[in-house]
Amino acid sequence: MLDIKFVRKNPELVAKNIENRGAAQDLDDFLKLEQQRRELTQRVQDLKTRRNQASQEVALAKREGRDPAPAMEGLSELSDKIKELDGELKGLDRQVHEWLLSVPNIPAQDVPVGSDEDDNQVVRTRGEKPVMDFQPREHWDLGVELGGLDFEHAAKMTGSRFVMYVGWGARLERALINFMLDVQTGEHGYMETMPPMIVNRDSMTATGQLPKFADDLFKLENWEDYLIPTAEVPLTNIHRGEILQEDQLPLAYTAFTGCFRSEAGSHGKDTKGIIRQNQFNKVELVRFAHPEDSFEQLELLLGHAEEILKRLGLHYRVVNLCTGDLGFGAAKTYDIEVWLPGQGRYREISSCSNFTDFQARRGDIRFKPAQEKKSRLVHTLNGSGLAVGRALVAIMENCQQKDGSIVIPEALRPYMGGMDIIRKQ
RNA sequence: GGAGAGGUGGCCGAGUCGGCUGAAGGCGCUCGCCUGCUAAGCGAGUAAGGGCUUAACCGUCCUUCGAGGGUUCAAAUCCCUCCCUCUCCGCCA
Repeated sequence: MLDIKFVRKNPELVAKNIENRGAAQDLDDFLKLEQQRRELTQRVQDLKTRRNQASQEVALAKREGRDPAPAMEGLSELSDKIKELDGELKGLDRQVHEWLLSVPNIPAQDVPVGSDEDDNQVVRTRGEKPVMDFQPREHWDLGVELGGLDFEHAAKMTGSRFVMYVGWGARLERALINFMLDVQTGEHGYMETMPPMIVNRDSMTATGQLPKFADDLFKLENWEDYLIPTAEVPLTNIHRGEILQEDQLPLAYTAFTGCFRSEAGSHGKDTKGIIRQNQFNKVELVRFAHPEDSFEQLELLLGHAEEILKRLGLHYRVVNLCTGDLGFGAAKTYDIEVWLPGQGRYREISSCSNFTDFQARRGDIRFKPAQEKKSRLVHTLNGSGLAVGRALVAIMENCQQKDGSIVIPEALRPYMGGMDIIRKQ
């Protein structure tokens, strides 16, 4: 959510941003509404001042044993008027707030301008594509043949876009989770958590999934709660409505959770394999940062995610998302794209974003500067560290051998009971 | 699911018959004083958000005592609904 004062002072910038982001809000209507709201606020406040003063006199008269009736003259009407205008004001407040909730964040200065993913800027490339003297196979092909991925039974018990990991598949998924958590907690200083995977409406609103993206979420029937699409939601909401101490920043949390996405609107995309599932596992990183250094914190966070890929020996590149590809609440986002030989292209395996004060304002997450009277909004950041299923895909496709076996990366072997190669089971 | 208790400021905790209670008292914290270290002691300050005003400080007004609604000139205090927490019993991973 943008600062209402910022919107008022920078109308042309906000209007341009709304247009660039393909949003549909009308700024002029909003500014009119906001003007009305401010005028009415002032009027109601004045009336309340009068009412409060009069009430004091009634109290005083009673205490001194005088007749309070004269002081009460006309107060009933005044109160009715206040009640009426208060109701009107509440309506305006709600409209103003709802408008603000549906406006995207302003991109950072160094975000490339562009319309879609083709305009994203490659920041760096790390590692090498594996050399293969054979036609690399896709992960679903290998996974099913080697017995680690079972789509048929998952489809029977649930439906499409679900998978059951079996044997080495399940073990490798678990190994990745433990490996990632160990690195992020042990070496990068994140506090490990296991948050709820069901959250309420306020939490979803704070991080920006609601109200605009309800279609992407699974909502529980007869409950006002939702399955989380990412642990970003519970983790960022840890400090919702709180005022932190300045010296607590930055705060860093990590969590392994399931993630649940309806994938509405992506019919026909990635229908094979486990790239796009309605349920997947992810180790998430969330940071609460001081506004002064949140962009340095983003680089740090990005490095924490990259480290996992480096240790797994996977080739990847980092891209700076352009304005057209940037998510709703993000001011700046780096995607990490891992090379998939089977598909012959790079695929997103992590997305690291600085939301500046966008989520903090929605969720009222602040800190108290040591030298100032007023509290300030923190900046929130998050990134995958990493998407576990996609890491599994990357390993399968990058470490496959001509005979169809898969060599397990060194870093994971301790987590695999010493196993170094996956063969048909 | 059954029975009961409660939700007040960073924390604990008062709030009488509704009316100078935005909220006593304590703890914590900040600043100052005192003390040859430490501890103790003394004094002052210490909720958040918003409006007006100011260069800023100050000042002033409005809102907020779990949420929403109602009664009233006036509600932390009375009434209704909801949410949450805790205790006991039952059931269960």
